[in-house]
Amino acid sequence: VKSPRSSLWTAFYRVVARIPRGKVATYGSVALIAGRPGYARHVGYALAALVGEKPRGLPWQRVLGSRPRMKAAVAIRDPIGAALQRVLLEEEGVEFDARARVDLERFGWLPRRR
DNA sequence: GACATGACGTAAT
DNA sequence: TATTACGCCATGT
Repeated sequence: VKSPRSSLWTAFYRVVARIPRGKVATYGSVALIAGRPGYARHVGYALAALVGEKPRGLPWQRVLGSRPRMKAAVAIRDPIGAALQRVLLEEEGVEFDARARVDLERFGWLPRRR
């Protein structure tokens, strides 16, 4: 899987860049906020290119996969990246329950209108 | 154009 | 709750 670096990706990056510390969003919501409902897969596709890059670039670790009942969990396939994501989030205050899931009622990011 | 692939999401089983 | 089945859509072969 390579990198298109298209305007599609930059649209997602702009949304991810707005997620504040200690908060998380899901692929579906990022796509929606970016004005592209149905592009959840592509959000992940675009973020995969960021893992391992700039530690202080985009907060890629703040995007998780959706789970039923307002919960979210790490969706990265690569175990290394997945572990890194969890550590990074815990360092900024995000809590994972016993099943490695995050309660979106508490840590979910709701973009403010503008 | 057909087919496979992928940090996804929702519904059904 | 865990699996499976589909739907989704840009890319690459």
